[in-house]
Amino acid sequence: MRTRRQATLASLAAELGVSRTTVSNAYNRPDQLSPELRRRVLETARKLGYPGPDPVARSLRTRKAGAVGLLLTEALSYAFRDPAALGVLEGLALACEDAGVGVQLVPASPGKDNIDAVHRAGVDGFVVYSVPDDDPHLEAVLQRPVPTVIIDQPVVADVDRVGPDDKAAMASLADHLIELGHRDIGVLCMRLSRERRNGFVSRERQEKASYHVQRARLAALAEAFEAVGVDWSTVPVVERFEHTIEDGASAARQLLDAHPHVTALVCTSDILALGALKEAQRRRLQVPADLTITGFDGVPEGERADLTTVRQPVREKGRCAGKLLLDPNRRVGSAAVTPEVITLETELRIGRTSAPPRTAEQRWFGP
Amino acid sequence: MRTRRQATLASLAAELGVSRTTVSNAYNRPDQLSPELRRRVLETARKLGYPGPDPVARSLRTRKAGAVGLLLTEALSYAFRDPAALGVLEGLALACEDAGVGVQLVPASPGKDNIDAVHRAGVDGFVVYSVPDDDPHLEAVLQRPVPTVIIDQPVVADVDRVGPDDKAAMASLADHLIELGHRDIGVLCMRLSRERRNGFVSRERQEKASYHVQRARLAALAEAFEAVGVDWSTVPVVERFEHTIEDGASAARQLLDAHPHVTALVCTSDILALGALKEAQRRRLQVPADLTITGFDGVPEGERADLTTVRQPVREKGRCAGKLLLDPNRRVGSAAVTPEVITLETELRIGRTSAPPRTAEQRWFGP
DNA sequence: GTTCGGAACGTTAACGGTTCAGTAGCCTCG
DNA sequence: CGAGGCTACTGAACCGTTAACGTTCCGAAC
Repeated sequence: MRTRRQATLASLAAELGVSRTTVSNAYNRPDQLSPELRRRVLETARKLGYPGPDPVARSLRTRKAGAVGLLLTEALSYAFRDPAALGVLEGLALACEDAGVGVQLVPASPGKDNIDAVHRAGVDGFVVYSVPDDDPHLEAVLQRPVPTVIIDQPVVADVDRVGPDDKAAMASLADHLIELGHRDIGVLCMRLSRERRNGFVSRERQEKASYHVQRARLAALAEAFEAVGVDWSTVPVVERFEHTIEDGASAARQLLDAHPHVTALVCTSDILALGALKEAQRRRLQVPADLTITGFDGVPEGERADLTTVRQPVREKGRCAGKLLLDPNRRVGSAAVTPEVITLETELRIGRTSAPPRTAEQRWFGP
Repeated sequence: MRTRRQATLASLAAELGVSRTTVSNAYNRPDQLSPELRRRVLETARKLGYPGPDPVARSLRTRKAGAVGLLLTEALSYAFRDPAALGVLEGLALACEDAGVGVQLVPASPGKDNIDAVHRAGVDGFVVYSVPDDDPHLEAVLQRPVPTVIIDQPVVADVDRVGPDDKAAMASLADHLIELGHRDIGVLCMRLSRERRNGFVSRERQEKASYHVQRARLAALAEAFEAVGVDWSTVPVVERFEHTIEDGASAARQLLDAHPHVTALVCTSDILALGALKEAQRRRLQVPADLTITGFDGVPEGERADLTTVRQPVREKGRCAGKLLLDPNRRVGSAAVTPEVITLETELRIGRTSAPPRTAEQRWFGP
C-alpha cells in the first residue's frame, strides 16, 4: 500500500462502467448525479484505494493551484526569528486561511540564486516581501503570469504594493528627536545591499542602497536633519548585514567607540535598537539620560523595553497583501484591474528611551 | 501584459518551426541541443513573453511538485505565536531550503473541517504536527498517496514518526519532583480534545485525551506519583483549550483557588508554566520557596525565566521530519522502505523554579 | 563503400483531470 | 399528442508538459 498511484479517474470509471465525467462529478458536483450512483462511485473508490482527484492534474485544468507563494530573500529560517517578518507571515497566513488557500514558502536563499524555485512553484500568486530591488528572484516573479503583491518595495508598474510611507514615518521620528534638541546623532541600519558588508556607510552607499525601506528611512533622516543645519556627511551611519540583537549591539559599539559624543542612536529597526540598548547598558550609559535610542517597527520585544519607535502594522501588511491577492473582484484573468498602492498608517510611539540630550554642563557635572 | 497565459511550449515551437521537445530541452537539458538554437529559442521566448514551462503542467508530468505540505490543526496564525510550533516550522523550513523545495502551509482551521485543502494541496509529501489522533485532516493526509512524516503523534503503520519519548521525559521530571519531596501537586495541561473545554479534568478524560503528547505526559505523571503512593484521582488537573500565557495564569488561579495546599504546579508546556509563574507572582507566592512550578519544551522565554523544564529539540523535530521526507534513498515510489520511528533526546533542565516543599512548620513560620 | 556512433532534433504517448455541449429518457402540461 | 423541460449521464476536447524512443545526418573507422 501507499505505493505509486494505482487508481485514476479513468480506471475507476472503467471499473464502474460509467464515464470519467460522472466520476469527476461525484467528487465535484454531487448534484449532477443520482445519490445512489454517487454512493457507488465513492464506495468503489475506497475499495480501489483511489484517493480522489489528483490535485496537480486538477490544477492544470482549472488553472488554480490553491496556494500563494511567499518570496522573501532570507534564509527561510531567519524569517522565523525576525518579529516583523513573522508578523507579515502571520497576517498573510490569516488572509489565506480565510480563503482556504495555502501559503507556500518559496525557498530563495540569498546565497545561491536559485531562481528555479520561483519558476517551479505552483502558486496562484506571489507576495514579495523585503527583497532588494535588484534581486533576480523578484524579477523572476514578475515574469510569471500570476498576480503579485509586493510589500515594502518601491512601486513596480502594474503590480500592487502594500507598505507604510517609510519616509514620512521616519521623518516624524526625526522631528521628535530634533524637537528634543538632538543634533549629534548616529545611525544604525540594516543591510543595504546583497553583498555582505558591515561598518560605516558612505553617503553614496546610503543613497544607492538596494533595500527600499532602508533607503527611504535613511533619506528621511538625512533630509530632516539637514533642514536644521546638520551636515549629514558628518553623521556616522553603521550598517549590519545580519539583523540580530547581537549585531545591533556590535554596531552600537562600533559607532560609539568612534563617536562617543553622539546624543542619540537612531536605529532603522527595533531589533537593532534592542541591541543598542544592550550595548548602552554594558557601557553603563543611562538611557535616555545619557543616550537616546530609537527603533522602528513596534515589535513586542521593543514594546516591553518601552522603546521610542515608529509602530507599523506588520500583521496588517501581510493580511492586506493576501486580501489583495485573493480578491476575485479585483482581477480579470491574472491582471489587476487597477494596480493598487496601499499605504498603511504608522504611529510615532514615544517611550522611555528618548529624552533631551544633556547639555554640556550636565555632561560634566551630572544632572 | 501580465494577462492570461498567451504563449506555450507549443506556440513557441510553432513560431520557431521546431518541436515542442526541443523547446522543452532548451529549458531543461541545454546539452540536448545546439547552443545556437537554444539561444534562438530563449530569445523568441522573451519576445513572445513566454515565461518558461508551466510549473503545474510540469508537475503533472514529472510527478514532482517541489513542495511539502505542513499540516497543523491550529489557526495558522496561532502557529506563529507558539514558540514550540515555530521551532518545528523553522526546522522544517531549514531542511526544505537545503533541498530547494518549498513548504506549503496547509490551511486546516480547527473549526470548519476543511478537508478539501488537504486534497487540493499539490505537494510531494506531508508533515503532520500536533493534531489530535482523531483529526479528519490527518486521515485525509494518510489517504493521499504521498509520503508522510508525523511529529508528536502516536505511531501509525507505515508512516515515519519523529518525536521525543514524552512519557520517559515527563517521568524524569516527575522523579525530580518526587525526590524533592513533593507529594501534593497540581497539573496544568493543554487541550485534551477537539471540543472546547476548560477546567478540571477527570481521570478518564486524561486517559482518553486525543492529543497523544498530553496523554503521554499525564500518564507519566500519574504513573510516577502513584508509584510513591499518591492517589492520582485526588490530584487536580486543569485543562485549557487555548495555549497562551494568560490561559496558563487563569488555569493556575483556578487550580490554586480550589487547592491552595499544593506544593508544586506541573505544567505540560512552558507557556502554561509562564502563566502559572505570573499567577504566583500575583498571589505573592515565592517561587520556588512557596510553590514549585515546572514546564515542558524548553522554549527561550522559559529559559529566560530559568524555568525547571524538559528541553526538547523542537527545531530538530522539524528538521528531522523534513530530512526524512526528502531523502531520496529512503523511498521507492512513495512508500518508505522501512518506516522509521525516530526518538529525539530530551534533557531535564533544573532551573530556579523548583525546590523542596516547605515543611508544615515552615509554612506557618516562614523559612 | 559500408558500418558505426554520436549529436541534434522529432514523434508519440502519456500525466490525470475538468468542462461543455450534447443526448436519451421521462415527466408535465396545454 | 407533441412541445418543452428536467434529470442523469456521456464524448471529446483541452490544460501544458515531459519521457521514452525514433529518426536523420555526418564524419570517422574498418
